Amino acid sequence: MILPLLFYERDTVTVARALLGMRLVHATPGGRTVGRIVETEAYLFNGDPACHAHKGKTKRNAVMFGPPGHAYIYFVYGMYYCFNVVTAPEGIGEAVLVRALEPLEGIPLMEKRRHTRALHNLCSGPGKLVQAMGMSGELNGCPLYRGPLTIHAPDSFGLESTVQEAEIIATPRIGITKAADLPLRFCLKGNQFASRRTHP
DNA sequence: TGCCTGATTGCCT
DNA sequence: GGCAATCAGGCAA
Repeated sequence: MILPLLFYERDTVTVARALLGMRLVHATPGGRTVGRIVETEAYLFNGDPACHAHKGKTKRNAVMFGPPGHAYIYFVYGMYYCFNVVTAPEGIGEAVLVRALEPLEGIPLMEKRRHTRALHNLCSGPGKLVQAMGMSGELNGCPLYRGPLTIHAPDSFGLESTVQEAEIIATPRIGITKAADLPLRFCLKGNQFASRRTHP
C-alpha cells in the first residue's frame, strides 16, 4: 500500500519513527529499486537551529514549507544529494531525512550505480542511498504518493508503525554542528544497514 | 579501526 | 566569501 498524504501530515517525530520499516520505491527506465527504511532524522521548525527552515523560507528550502508527503532533495558539499520527506501541515518547515536503507530489490542496479558490490555499502548513508536509488534533484518537490518515487507500507500493514517501539533507538543526529545534542535520529536496533556511527 | 582531508558547487550573508 | 544534514581514500597505530 502506498502511504497516503494523511501519513505525512502529522507530527514530524511521529513520522520519522513510523517511516522505519517502510519501503522506498523508485521506478526508472533502467529498472526498479526498493529499499527498507532503517534510519531517519527529524528536522523541526521551532527550537532546532540545524533545520534548514529554521531561519525562514528561502529558495533552497521552499519545498519544506509546502504540503507534506513531498520529496525535499537538496544538494550539499558540491557533490551529493540528500533525500527528505516533507512532514507537518503546509506552512510548517519540517522534514525527515532518510539516512539509510536495507536494499531489497534491484540490487544489481544499485551495485552498478554505486560502483561497488558490497551490500552494506549500497545505501548506508544519505548521499549513498540517493545514488543507489538513482534519484536526482529533479525529484525535488515531487509527491511521494504518486510515482515514480513512492513510499509503501509492507503488506498487511496500514498507517501504524511496522516495527515495535522497543525496536527503535533514538540518538543524536549525524554530521551537524548546531543542536547536535537533540536525540532526533531514529534507527532500528541492531540493524546492519544503518550508517556507521551509533551513539545509543 | 579510526582520524584527517580533499573534492566541488550552489546558496545565503 | 564562507560554509554545508557527505563520502572515499590515505595514513598511522
